[in-house]
Amino acid sequence: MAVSEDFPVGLRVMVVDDDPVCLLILQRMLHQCRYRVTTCSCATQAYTMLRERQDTFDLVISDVYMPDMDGFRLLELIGLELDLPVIMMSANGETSLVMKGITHGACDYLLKPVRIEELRNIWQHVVRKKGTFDFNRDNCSIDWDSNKTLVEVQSEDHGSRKRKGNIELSDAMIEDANSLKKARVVWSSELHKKFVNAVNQLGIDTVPKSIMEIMRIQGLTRENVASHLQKYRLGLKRLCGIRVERLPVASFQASENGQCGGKMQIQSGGSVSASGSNVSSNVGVFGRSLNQLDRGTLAALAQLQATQQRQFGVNEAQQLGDSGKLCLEHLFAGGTSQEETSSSGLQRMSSLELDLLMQQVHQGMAPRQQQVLASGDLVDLSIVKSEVEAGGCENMAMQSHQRDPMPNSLQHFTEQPLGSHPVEPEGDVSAFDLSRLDGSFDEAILLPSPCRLADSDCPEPGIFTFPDPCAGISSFIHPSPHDFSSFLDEILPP
DNA sequence: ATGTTAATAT
DNA sequence: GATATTAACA
Repeated sequence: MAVSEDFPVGLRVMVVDDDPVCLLILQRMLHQCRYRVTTCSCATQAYTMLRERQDTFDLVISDVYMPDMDGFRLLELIGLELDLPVIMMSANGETSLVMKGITHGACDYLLKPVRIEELRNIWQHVVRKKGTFDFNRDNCSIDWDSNKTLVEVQSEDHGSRKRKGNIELSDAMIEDANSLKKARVVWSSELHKKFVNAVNQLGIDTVPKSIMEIMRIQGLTRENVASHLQKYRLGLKRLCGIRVERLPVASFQASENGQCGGKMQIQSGGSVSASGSNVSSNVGVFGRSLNQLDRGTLAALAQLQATQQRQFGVNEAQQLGDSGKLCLEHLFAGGTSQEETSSSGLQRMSSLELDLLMQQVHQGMAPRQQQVLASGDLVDLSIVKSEVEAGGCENMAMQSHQRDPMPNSLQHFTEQPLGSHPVEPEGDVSAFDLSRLDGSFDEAILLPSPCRLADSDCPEPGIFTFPDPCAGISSFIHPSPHDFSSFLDEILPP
């Protein structure tokens, strides 16, 4: 007997879950608790049913993830029209999800696999909500499977074992209803750390099995690792882009007194690439009258923002961060000589990595004489400038580079007039004089834009001279994703 | 049997 | 929409 004698019998429970197996197991367990159970594999149908047959249900248990209707949506609808306690249920126990459930009015949140002990007590939700409850009406519960056929169901726990696809439910299966589906592996940062460790030991070309063996995490299958490795590699690809292609290198040279302005030079790329196309850095500048930015630019910015958000999601950041450290190690492992840090040895870095690099610089871990800055999206000139002013670096080189494939948004910058004072590169990006900025700009963003060039078209070295004193430019936008996106929030129309 | 990639589920 | 899982294929 699953319940004691004085247990409130007969609670009418509606269970909604798209997974028929879950449904059956839940049903069985609920029957064991002497509840009357109605199952439904489809949220919309469940909703229809609940509405049409009001007063025939006391409680709803709904899955969160369902193809036809989000469990939260169902929860919302029920809360709106019916006054039923709803229990959410999901394999995902993420705090934010649970919170979402509670804030949307769920009275409980069950984590899959659901244990029968948890189900025994759910009647209390009904009592709590209604104040009292009469458990002795003789409404029969029904099953409504996805074929819209109504099937009478007895409150004993047999007879319901053949249904869709003849799913056989043995008692053994019920027993491991506790492990209702093996728990999904959640790649916590801790777990991921171990993963990255293993990969670093083995090299990036390693295989899932060896990683698994090194990690020594009980219950972690080869498939789990393979899957994660797949994601990891994809991430790396996005991060490093076209590492093999040769890139132009932009370098910034402070003026004599280090106070105002300097020169930016673009040199042709260092390493010879095997692939055909070449990517050059472009410098797009827009300034003060941001509210007068033309449509195309705004659209491009919005797109860029979306891209940034995509690329630097919470989980992704961890990954990028780890890779960033790798890059740093690689970058500085070989010593601090000028040759080592000159263009050919440069790693491409994202702005996140740039942050890391700057951290190291400020902690004195990185060489100061010739500090190499590299950024995927934007280069923070204010840092360069302050470093120069501090006299710490005589020669700061910035390698601008491009991820590939870069979102089309950036290409817009070369095609669209930029702001109310359009400052467009002349044809090719290889020659763009920042002195064309008149004194009216007070902000500037340097944006590398993709510009495909034939090998022979690699830009000739050109000098970009910063006007003195910096054409009135008083601040530069820091490229960190957060800053950048809040900057965009400011200038983009809601 | 194992690794990779693509599709599918949550 | 991101992630983990599964299926399919090499």
